[in-house]
Amino acid sequence: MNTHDAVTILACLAQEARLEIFRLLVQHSPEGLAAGEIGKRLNIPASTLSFHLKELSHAGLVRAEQSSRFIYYSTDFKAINELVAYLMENCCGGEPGKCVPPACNC
Amino acid sequence: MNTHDAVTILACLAQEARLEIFRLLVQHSPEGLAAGEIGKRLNIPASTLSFHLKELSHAGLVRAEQSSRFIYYSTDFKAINELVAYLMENCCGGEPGKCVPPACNC
DNA sequence: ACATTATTTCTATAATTATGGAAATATAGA
DNA sequence: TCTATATTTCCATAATTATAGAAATAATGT
Repeated sequence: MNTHDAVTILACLAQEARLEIFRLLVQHSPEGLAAGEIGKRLNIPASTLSFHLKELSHAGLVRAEQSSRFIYYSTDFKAINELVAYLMENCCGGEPGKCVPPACNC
Repeated sequence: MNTHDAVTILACLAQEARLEIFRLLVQHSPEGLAAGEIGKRLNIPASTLSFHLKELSHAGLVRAEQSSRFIYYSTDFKAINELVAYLMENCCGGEPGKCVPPACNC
């Protein structure tokens, strides 16, 4: 993780629609949801949703898997865990055991 | 924590200069650093630095404390801990014990 | 091949945000 | 009060990003 990657991830989540998509997928881990189902639940037009899902994929926050005509999107926890660790790096002088546990062990 | 607050915090950190300021302050918790010292270390012009420090303060990510002519900025871990918890809310069906430890106990 | 459903790409418009110099404000010591 | 140092506010310019309709692409069943 470096500054550039961290900014990419943070910028990706710093948008209402994408943040809600991400949280919805966190709550439906590890199976994920089809794109259309996400759009229905969050009331996002298909083209807008597609744009945001691509951003989330590029940032490494979600994974896409095709299954017949549906594309299932699911959370990729690696990026978010690394981001939290990066933000807290050497926290408080690097005293061990206090900081930087992973956000999720899923 | 709600979507709006989370987006504010994420957008605040989704900027190279602010991310570096935040990380520098994390590494100098809990004492903090004077504004001028931050600018010197990260090579950021005073007016630009002031703009970014204000954004970080508004988002609740840092605290400012005046001490004679210096203003010491330090990390406020409350916002970042709440943000991580919000992102991971009901992770994996809400199975307890796996997710959402605080990012830092400082 | 055709029709249906799912998703993406293209496109123009609108809105937001970062930058840093110059001037203003604040604090403290001589 | 004068001077030096620290920080902020103001401002115009530049750059980035979100939106959603229309058209294009993809997959499946008839």
